[in-house]
Amino acid sequence: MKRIADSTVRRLSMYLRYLEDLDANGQPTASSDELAHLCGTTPAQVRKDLSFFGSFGKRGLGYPVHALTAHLREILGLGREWKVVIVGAGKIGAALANYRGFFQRGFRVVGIYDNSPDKVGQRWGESVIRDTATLADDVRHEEALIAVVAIPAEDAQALVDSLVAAGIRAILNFAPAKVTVPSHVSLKSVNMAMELEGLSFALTHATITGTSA
Amino acid sequence: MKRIADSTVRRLSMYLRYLEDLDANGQPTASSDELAHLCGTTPAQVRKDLSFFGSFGKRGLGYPVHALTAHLREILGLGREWKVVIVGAGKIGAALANYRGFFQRGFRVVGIYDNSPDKVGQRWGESVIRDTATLADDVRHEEALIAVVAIPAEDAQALVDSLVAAGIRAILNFAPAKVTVPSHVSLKSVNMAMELEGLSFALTHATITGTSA
DNA sequence: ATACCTTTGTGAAGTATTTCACAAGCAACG
DNA sequence: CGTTGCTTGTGAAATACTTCACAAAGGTAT
Repeated sequence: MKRIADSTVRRLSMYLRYLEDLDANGQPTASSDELAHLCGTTPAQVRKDLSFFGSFGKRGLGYPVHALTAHLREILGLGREWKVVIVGAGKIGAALANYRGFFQRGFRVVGIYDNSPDKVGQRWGESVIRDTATLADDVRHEEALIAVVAIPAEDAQALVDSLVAAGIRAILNFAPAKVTVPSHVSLKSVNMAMELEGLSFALTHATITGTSA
Repeated sequence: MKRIADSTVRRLSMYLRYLEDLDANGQPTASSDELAHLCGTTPAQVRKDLSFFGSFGKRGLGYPVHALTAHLREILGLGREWKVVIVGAGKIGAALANYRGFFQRGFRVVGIYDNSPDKVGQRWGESVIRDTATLADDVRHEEALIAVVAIPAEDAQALVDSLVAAGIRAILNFAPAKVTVPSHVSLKSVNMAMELEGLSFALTHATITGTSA
């Protein structure tokens, strides 16, 4: 089986979002052309992306919206519940804990952690912030597989190491630090400073760079 | 002049981060090999990335840390101050407003906006949250060029349109919605749900996907 | 049943990006 | 001042990703 590019997975995620809208509106089918327009890509790209995983469309008609939605959910692994721990009860942790979109897509937050005594014990919605000291045990016990890390850069690597030791399999890192994980663990990092620097570069070299999505 | 890939710019940003550390430690030079290890890429990649912009190293020695740091700042457009407005005084807006990293790199927040009467007038650090109604005028008057948008998805496109009309040149969008801008405006979107779905995919197809940085 | 219109699925072609590999340059040392 | 050891800068090769273009269906109308 061929390797799937990261950019492809991103687009699948986007297709899913728009297909859900179309489905909610009761639209029965959508062509690659329509999806491409919605997602800002090309029809050929849409077809190629989907064809990696099967033959979902009907020639002359397009793709059946409802069925394709279900297929994409399955492909993206959203057909099950993923237990997620959030580490770091700062502003970003709070933004994520509040975000309803996660829950709707099968990501269930099973714990929020912080190491500040001020925060531990505070109530956030349905959760109570727990002490980071208990994190590793909880991860093992709950069998949580995904962690969101939103703590200061200097603590990030040590924390990630302990998460990995506790059996975490995927990490979404918001700490502005490079962290490394063994190859059986997936890692994505979001670094806001880096994004802004990308914009600064684009503004500075306005004639060189094109527009990005 | 050749087009610079988005991925290249990202790496430049990363090189800069590590070079600053090395510089702070007083290390005089760094080889492409050392930088590559720090940044999780390859020496050839480092050399090719830098060589787009000039010939900064000395053969046999490596790159002069301090001078290269300055060059990269210049290349990324960080040699000047960029005025930034933050729209949306929710958790993400707060996280960004607090983030010292921005200020250090020449991004100055000149205003934080929200349309909720509860929030308008609140004091956040040195700023007072202003009403979104005054945003366009302020952008024009301050000549702010960069906006960070962290508001609900359904309001995003309309707000972005008004920012563009007011003269904004670059937008960092955290709203989980697709927004479009004219080609003279740069746009980057960060979508947390999409990132998590990428992890879900990787976990589900563990054997197909490699590790991402 | 046939002709016609539409849209998929997919090799092949085209671009873009990364990696290789090596000549050329610089420093240090005897 | 030549030799040695190291590291850059860069064409060329390899790989990855996107776009093209068209045969093969599916539907509809007559």
